[in-house]
Amino acid sequence: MTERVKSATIADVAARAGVSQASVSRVLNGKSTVDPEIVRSVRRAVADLGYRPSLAARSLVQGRNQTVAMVVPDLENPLFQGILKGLSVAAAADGYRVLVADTVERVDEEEPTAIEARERCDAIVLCAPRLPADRLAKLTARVAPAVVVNRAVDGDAPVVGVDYARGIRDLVEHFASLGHRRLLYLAGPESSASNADRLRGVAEATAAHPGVEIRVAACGSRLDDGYAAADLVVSALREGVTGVLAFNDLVALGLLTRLRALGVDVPGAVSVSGFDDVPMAAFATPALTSLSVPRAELGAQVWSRLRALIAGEPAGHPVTYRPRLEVRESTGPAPVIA
Amino acid sequence: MTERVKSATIADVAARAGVSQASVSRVLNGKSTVDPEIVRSVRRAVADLGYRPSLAARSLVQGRNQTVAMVVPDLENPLFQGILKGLSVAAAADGYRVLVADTVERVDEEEPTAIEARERCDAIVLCAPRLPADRLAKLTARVAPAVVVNRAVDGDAPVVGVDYARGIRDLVEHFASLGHRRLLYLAGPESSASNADRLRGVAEATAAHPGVEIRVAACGSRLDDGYAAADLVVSALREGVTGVLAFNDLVALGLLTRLRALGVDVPGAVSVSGFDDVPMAAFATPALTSLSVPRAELGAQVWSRLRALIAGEPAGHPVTYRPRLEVRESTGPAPVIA
DNA sequence: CTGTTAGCGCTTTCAT
DNA sequence: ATGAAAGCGCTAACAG
Repeated sequence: MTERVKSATIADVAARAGVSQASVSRVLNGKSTVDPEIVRSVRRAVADLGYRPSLAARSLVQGRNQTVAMVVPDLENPLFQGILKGLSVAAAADGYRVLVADTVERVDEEEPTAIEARERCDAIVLCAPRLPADRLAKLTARVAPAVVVNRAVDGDAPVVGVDYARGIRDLVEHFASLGHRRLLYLAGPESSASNADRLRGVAEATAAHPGVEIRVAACGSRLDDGYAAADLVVSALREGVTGVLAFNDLVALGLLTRLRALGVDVPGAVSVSGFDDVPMAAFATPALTSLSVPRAELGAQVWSRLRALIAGEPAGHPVTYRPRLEVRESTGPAPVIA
Repeated sequence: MTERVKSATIADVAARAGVSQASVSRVLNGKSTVDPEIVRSVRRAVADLGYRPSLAARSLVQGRNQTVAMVVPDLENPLFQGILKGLSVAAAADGYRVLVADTVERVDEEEPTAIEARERCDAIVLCAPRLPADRLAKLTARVAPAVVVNRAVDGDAPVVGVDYARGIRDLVEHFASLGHRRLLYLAGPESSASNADRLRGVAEATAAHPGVEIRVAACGSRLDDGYAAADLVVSALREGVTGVLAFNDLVALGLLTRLRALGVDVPGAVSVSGFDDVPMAAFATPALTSLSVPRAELGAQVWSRLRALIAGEPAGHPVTYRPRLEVRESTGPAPVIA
């Protein structure tokens, strides 16, 4: 039987070192100056006892616990994974850890989950692309300090995000320069904020390129959604569409798979682009033209905002990253219409 | 200026309800029976004050904080992501949250990171495929309660994992039944425990199938590793190899991409298999034969062990999941050797 | 069934 | 520069 030993407390250290708890605390926290003699004896006692301070006690008295939470609708989503990674690595460098909460795409869980998660932490980052704007605004106020990812929000929570509209405009520019005049946008989930942003981009691009028509069709965000959209794409070809902008890479990849099976040449018969630049994009056949989003960088940026907020400083302006266009083989000159 | 209000404490609630703190605590925790009259007044006071108990205080007195940690070498790895998702969802159902710590593939960070993370939590799950066995054994003892993912470990920490060796044997069986007699295993990272398991599977399969030869070549675990291995595969073909077992799906996918570019027919000239059954596997061309691993299920299983351990119960036997063979188009009959 | 009273382990005035 | 002592907000004995 292993003896369940109660671990050493600061009182034990103080006793062993023959000093007061206050001195131990000072040595451990490097606050104010302490007699070198005491410092040494405290360090020795700490080592001898294998003392480790209780974080719970420290949290109680300090009111913070060096932890931040991140709420996401789906941990399986590569974007959130990348942000989480960037965030957790950056936070770790400052002695912070991150707690994750997955709301499994259930919008109504987001508020209670965020509130509960926030109670365990010093700050929170919200990824809630589907939550109605007014509820999100209320929520961010409730759980402040908070930073919001990938969508605008009323109130003073800082936002870090991706300029999806800009990405789409750059993409349309690319298609237009290749001679495409009729495009199809395969839309993502209807309630998604980032899909709305892309649609705004579509509208702006249409305004900017009077000669280019951009149709929109409902699709989705996953491989099978893209796969299933192939028929729709094929019939669009007959109506003069020569380029397809998929909501994201997964959709584009699924579409590519099915088009290949159908014998539709890409980019010969139709050009296809994705969004996100997942690792697989470069390895698709043909290699997928996409918009690269600095996921880990976003996470790091989220941390820098969070840290500022926790320190009580202003969080700075909202940042949005402009996606970088990665031109690969899946987009080419528009075919000459028969 | 928003007034920084100190939030209500249990004392405030007690005062407002005209009862003792103990009664408030009882009502809130549903311990023992309390006069309905008191229950109502406490609930009212709680609601009026918008009171929320301090988790820090509760942690201090109870010695636990309803949080578990998960240490991973790389959050970007789909396997760990899946486990994390399964774990966090299962844990959430029991009121637990999970804290993640990414050691960014730095083996020497694993111990300090695990120890530090464990101090913030009630238990921990260790994914440390590269950590030497003896160090892992010491570590699990140090941070107990702990569960280990995907590798055996000395001591009494429960293990939940995947039976990689068995998967490889099933795969070889599949290749053999298709008439393949000379195979090539593209190995993963050298120090990885799961690669060692697969190698064991290779050895076992070799013993079980005297007519089948399995060569091993160093490769890696990523798309580009597979891509880079194509030349090696091509020359192996000349030596009579007709089937390639890739370390995982990413390697297989990368290989497929390059083979396609080289004009090597799959499965006509060579059959290729992956491992993990990532979503993309089914959408590759040709669709990739793979071994499916129940990632979320693993996470849920991890939680059930963790919960038992936290409750002071025995954790039960180690579990290993046998991967399920998903036969798709990338494996076919062995070509007749010229 | 309810209230009183100790702490949980640490930080932080406040004296000295 | 150091120590004594007062909490942080809560739960859990222990009385009543």
